[in-house]
Amino acid sequence: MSLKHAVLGLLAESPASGYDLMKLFNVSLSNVWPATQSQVYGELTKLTTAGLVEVAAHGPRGRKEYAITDDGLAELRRWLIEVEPTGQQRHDGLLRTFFLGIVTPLEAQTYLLHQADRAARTRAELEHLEETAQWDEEMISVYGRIALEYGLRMSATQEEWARWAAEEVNSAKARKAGELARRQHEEAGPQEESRQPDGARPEGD
Amino acid sequence: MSLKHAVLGLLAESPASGYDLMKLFNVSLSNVWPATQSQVYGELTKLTTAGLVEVAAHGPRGRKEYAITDDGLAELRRWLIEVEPTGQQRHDGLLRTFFLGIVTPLEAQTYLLHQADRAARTRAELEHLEETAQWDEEMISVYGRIALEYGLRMSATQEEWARWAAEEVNSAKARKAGELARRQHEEAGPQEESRQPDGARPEGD
DNA sequence: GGACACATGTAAACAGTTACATGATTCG
DNA sequence: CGAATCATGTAACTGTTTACATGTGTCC
Repeated sequence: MSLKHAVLGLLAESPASGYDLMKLFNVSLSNVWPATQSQVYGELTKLTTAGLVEVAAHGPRGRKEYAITDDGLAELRRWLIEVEPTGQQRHDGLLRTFFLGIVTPLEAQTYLLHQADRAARTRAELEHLEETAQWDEEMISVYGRIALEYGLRMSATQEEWARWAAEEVNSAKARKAGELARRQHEEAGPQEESRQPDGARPEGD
Repeated sequence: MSLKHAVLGLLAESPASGYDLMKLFNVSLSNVWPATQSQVYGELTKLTTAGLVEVAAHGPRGRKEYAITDDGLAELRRWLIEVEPTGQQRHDGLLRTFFLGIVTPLEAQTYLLHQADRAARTRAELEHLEETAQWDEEMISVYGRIALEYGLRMSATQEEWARWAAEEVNSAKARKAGELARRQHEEAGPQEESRQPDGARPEGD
């Protein structure tokens, strides 16, 4: 439901063609609200019909330059202030984490450390972006910086978490090894009943 | 594409009906991979056709208990280890942040502080979950805890960021007020050029 | 004139949401 | 027997992705 508002938001800054918007989506919004070319062109048509944007000028090669209307600006304001954000959504990295029990602890650790590296790389990219972007004095740059800072902090937290998690798997591994040793010790004293042949239990605890 | 793997992952733990799976989705996976009832039933049909799950038992009221097959387990393993997670996706809260320039600084601050509160509430809920959940010694609980910790750390970072961001808007507001004052002063006494009045500079470090 | 960037669109497939529809069993 | 819970499914709609299709200026 928010591709609409992403387009309105970009047009609120300055008029643009579908082609221009695509570049903006790919550069500034790629990490926040990715969109494809067909989506953008379709959305512009819908927004024009709804009266939230209008074709302000025609250029060469059939270029249509869109501008936000007063209705569009009102809708954007309403969305910003009155509509509750939906909070985090699907997260397939975390979904994997949930199911790491079905692979070996070593594989799980490899996965987690790999995730740590990915987060570190993301962070490095954002830092690079921070250095190279020209931060003029526009309002947009104040909030662009703030959004960037979000990414920096989140990727840092993500990296720390993944390294911590890999350590945690280590501890669980050690705990399990300890249990196994204890059980083998009990087996050594042969007076007990109903042994489990090889420590691999089919069910339960 | 990962609803499939969410279902496989849950069935890898233990066989379940569509109805059972819905409960699991609503309880354990709601923050990670939400799914609706019609999605789950549809997915089970597809997975059965693909041979990744099978109907292991029929119960009363037309209950079909599904179990993961060897092919399903292999697919789940492959996804866990070989397929790169897609990294963060659409984030409508952050999208709003990008466009906060079109509302007043005061409204922007209100929004950011509201976000901080939401993050704090989320964190409190997760802490409650951590205390009330029964953490048995199953593999799943090791990774369930790790996933929960992710949520705790992320919501903490999010809250800190939002409070920092609100402060940042304050500074920008002050900077702007400073500029305005300087400009008015220049208009009053036209002979001097470009002083830095109060330590608030528009650019650089 | 050929390559490249500019520029717009459509169609098919897949993923996800909301609403509706229906029936069986259990428990008080 | 009536309500709650168990249990499965379908239909219509919205959003997203991928692939295709086409044409126009500009620069070397």
